[in-house]
Amino acid sequence: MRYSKQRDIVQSVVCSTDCHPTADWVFAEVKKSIPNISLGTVYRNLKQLSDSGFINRIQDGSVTRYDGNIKSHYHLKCNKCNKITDIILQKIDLRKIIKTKFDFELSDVELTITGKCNKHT
Amino acid sequence: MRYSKQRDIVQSVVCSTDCHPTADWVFAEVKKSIPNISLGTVYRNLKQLSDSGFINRIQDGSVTRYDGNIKSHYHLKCNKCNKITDIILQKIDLRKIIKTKFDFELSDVELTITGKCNKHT
DNA sequence: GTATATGCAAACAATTTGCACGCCT
DNA sequence: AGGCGTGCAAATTGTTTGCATATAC
Repeated sequence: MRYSKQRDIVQSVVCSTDCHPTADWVFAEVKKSIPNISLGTVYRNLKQLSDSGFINRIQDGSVTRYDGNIKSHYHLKCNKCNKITDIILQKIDLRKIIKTKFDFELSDVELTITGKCNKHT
Repeated sequence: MRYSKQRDIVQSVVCSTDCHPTADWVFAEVKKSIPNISLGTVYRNLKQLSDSGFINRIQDGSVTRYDGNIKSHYHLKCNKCNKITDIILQKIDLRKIIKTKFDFELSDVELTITGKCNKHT
């Protein structure tokens, strides 16, 4: 993967926020440094970066969001303010349970807990 | 919600398979009984049925799938054969943990475990 | 020099919606 | 009769892709 200014900035934008941005948000942000960057380029770079494991992709309903935090963690999604928060649960050894009980080789776990955060009643 | 033949059949199609169908698959299936049903109607009915809790909606990457099984359960998704299998894990009392640790009122949990089922090496 | 990356616009796929008409209740 | 449900097609939304040009190495 060859260096490009565009990819460099896409990556640093994703990695310097914890807002789990969409491609569109990243696009708007990168535009501040590279005004003539195109949305297609942002998508291409987000794909490459997540395929290579530099960032994570998470599915939020029908839209894809990106996450600079690549440590294993889960998400709380408040359906009032739509904020997504990272959480770390005590690591349950899912891998072993899933292997023994279902004979299934786990490679990825996506856990999203939806509900109401403490800002709402 | 008023009776309609279309909704009735959409519901029974979703509830009589465990293949976690997409809207398109349901459409093709319902067509066998109602040849001139439209895709829009299928979408509208899937939405109503899931909003009312008669069926579940699950997100599979960027496509939405539907599930006639409305009991609490999780999914194993094989990324070789793309099959989605229902599993029931020992109910960990997530609700309590999430409330105490994060002050967050859980209303829904979506857990998808991706990996390789025992048909592949 | 050559292959990869880019900008642009068109193509795509999944889903939603406006409208006139039809059918439950 | 009144209103919800339908078929149809067009519109939207999020994302991908083809192509000619630009850039890294």
